[in-house]
Amino acid sequence: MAVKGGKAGYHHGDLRNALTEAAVELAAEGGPERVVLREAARRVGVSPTAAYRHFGSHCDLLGAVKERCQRQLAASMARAVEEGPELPDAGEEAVRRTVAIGRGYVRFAVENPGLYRSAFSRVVLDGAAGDHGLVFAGVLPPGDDPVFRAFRALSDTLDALVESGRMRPGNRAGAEVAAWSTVHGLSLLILDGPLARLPEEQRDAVVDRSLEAIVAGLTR
Amino acid sequence: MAVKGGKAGYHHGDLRNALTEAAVELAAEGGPERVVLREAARRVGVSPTAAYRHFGSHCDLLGAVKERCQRQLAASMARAVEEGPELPDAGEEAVRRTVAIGRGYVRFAVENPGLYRSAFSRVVLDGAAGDHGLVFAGVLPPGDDPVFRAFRALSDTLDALVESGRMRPGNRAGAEVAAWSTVHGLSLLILDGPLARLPEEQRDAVVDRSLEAIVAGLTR
DNA sequence: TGCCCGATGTTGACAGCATAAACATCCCCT
DNA sequence: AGGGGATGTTTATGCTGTCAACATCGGGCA
Repeated sequence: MAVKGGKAGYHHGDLRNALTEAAVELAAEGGPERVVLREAARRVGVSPTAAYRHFGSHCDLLGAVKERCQRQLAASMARAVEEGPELPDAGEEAVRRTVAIGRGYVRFAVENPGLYRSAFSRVVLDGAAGDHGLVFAGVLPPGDDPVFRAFRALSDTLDALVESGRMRPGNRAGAEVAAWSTVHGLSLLILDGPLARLPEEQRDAVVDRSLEAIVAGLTR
Repeated sequence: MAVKGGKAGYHHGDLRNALTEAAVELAAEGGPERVVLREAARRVGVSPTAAYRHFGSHCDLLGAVKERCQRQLAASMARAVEEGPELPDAGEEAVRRTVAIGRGYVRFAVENPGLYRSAFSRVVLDGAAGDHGLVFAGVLPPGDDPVFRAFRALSDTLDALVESGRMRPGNRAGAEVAAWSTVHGLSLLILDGPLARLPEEQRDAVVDRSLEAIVAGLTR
């Protein structure tokens, strides 16, 4: 059956999903530490331990939340690229895309602090090797997981920087990491770190400046 | 009295400090989420609620831990600068220092994951404005707090880059943030993020590459 | 000198959390 | 038709942070 219209009876029908959604809502409200199994169950209107039919543990639930948050982050990055006008010059277009991806990244963090923190929350899932750990190493894992799509978009953009002559081929290796590090650090310094109280205007300025710096460093 | 030699009686004498140290130890073992008030009290050999004579809440304790961790991080940065040989050329020396600071930063994170995460753990302390929030904004708060000292060291180094002609004055603004963001993001991607499983060798490579990139971007 | 009061530490209690075991209900498949 | 696995509930345990009431110590005033 799954998700029939009427009132749910003894069996919910789509509990795993419902719990995950409630948990994501909690994450949005207060970050990963507010993702509480019992509260999620309460919101769905189900007994606390019902969750254990769908999640091995609290960490498992958090893992599901984390994945959804990563997806949303990836979507924000993709959207930011679409927003701007495509530039005729290949090099300028590659630069525009790179900066847009970074801006989309930071913007998501600023607009969804709880979700962003959840996307990078440390989660020790017993299902050992399950998580896509080493996204980086030169080779990307295949699959059209939105997270990988976003990462691939960055990767492709950097390739375009090389092809258009904006980046020297020798600088290409490790460029993803450098770019990602900068926007990630920027986001966290703004959310929880010393930049937390910066007024919006100055915040935008330092974001722009940092993006400019890292892109300059890569395209030199 | 404070810290008399012999066995402590009913009154501990230095409980606040002892609790903080035990809590830092916990943080070293498992990050901020393992900083548990009751466990710290247990380790010190005191009743759970005794802590409330010295800390307003669990968050207060975590705040104390956080401060100590920040100090240790700052010390690691300073040490990294001292380690290398001073270069004769002012410009090269400024670059060396900048890179060394970054390397010391990341090294501390890699060698002390729990402490590093604790240093940036989100902590909502009711004593509102207490925390040195806006470290940045062009002006540094005065005082010789080790954290500020470390930050000032970075700031001075960047100034030196300008004075030696390595950095154009127009690029100076916001440079601290860009540099800090990169090393911070790098550290976290390595600790909890997609770079977690990178073998040490490759990890060092991407760190070097990222530092190179951001310094290049700033000194262009 | 003595003693009294505030600082410090303890006991006991409560609510909320993750989690496990035993039990109840439903619905699909034979 | 009905049996059995999947799904949900009840109950219980031990952990956590935190409060209130009580105990003890020790320094400063008489």
